[in-house]
Amino acid sequence: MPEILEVERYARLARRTVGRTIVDVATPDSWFLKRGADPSSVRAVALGATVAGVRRIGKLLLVDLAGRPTLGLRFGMTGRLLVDGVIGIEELEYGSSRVEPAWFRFALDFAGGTTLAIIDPRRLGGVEIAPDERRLGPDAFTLTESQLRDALRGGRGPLKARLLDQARIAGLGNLLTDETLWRARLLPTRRAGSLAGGELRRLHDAITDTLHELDRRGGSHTGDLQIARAPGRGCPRCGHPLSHTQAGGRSTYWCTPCASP
DNA sequence: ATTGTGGCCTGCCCGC
DNA sequence: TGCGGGCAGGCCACAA
Repeated sequence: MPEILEVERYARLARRTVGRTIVDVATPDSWFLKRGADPSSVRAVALGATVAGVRRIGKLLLVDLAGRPTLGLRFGMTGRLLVDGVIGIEELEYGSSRVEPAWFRFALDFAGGTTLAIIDPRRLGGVEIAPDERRLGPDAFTLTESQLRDALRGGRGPLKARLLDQARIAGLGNLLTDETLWRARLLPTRRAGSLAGGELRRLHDAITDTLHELDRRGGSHTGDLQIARAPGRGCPRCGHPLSHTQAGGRSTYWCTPCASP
């Protein structure tokens, strides 16, 4: 699913639209417009506007328009970006690789006939006007150890829940979180605020290493642990059967022996 | 403020 | 061969 690595690719792809002027807006699914936005308000914001820049914070893609409010694009679990006929991510874990016309939820048409569109079968993504960027924590890609310490400080809930909290750290999703914790040899159920200095450093290293390595491999679904998420497979490190439970309603895998001190 | 839970959405996979 | 149930998770509303 689109986590920070996939949305970063979407952002790189979307940057080719910088400087273009929007001549039409397609909102075939008004349910896809969030936080009070509707077809007419989105049209009013975007029509005639020029794309001034494309940014990304966590999983939120921001399209800055010259002299207008920013458009915020979210991709949920199965959303894909299509720019000038190029798909940002060909294969999406849990998503379909097909491009059905019925799955087009939003599109910007530019002068000259080019297009930026969101395809989302399950409609879990969305578009909003001027999203509140302060609701997101520091971006996981550039997260410092000090920022990680702040994000975990005082947390009495499970470590995994804190890492998934976009207001604390922006960008980590379910797969990246499991992979990161497995690499750091930390239990997902640890109290977030209970990490010792060495553990904090290990976790920070794991976040950084995981993001860069999986980015090179091709996405958030290419982790070592993800490959082992199958019946009969054991921990890729020690071979022990993986533990599995629902944490916060999310499927969670870990290796108990590896995470034990 | 923090933490936990339920629900939304629907394509896909599995077992019958 | 068709059918139905369960699963997947990012995000938000809501409750305690």
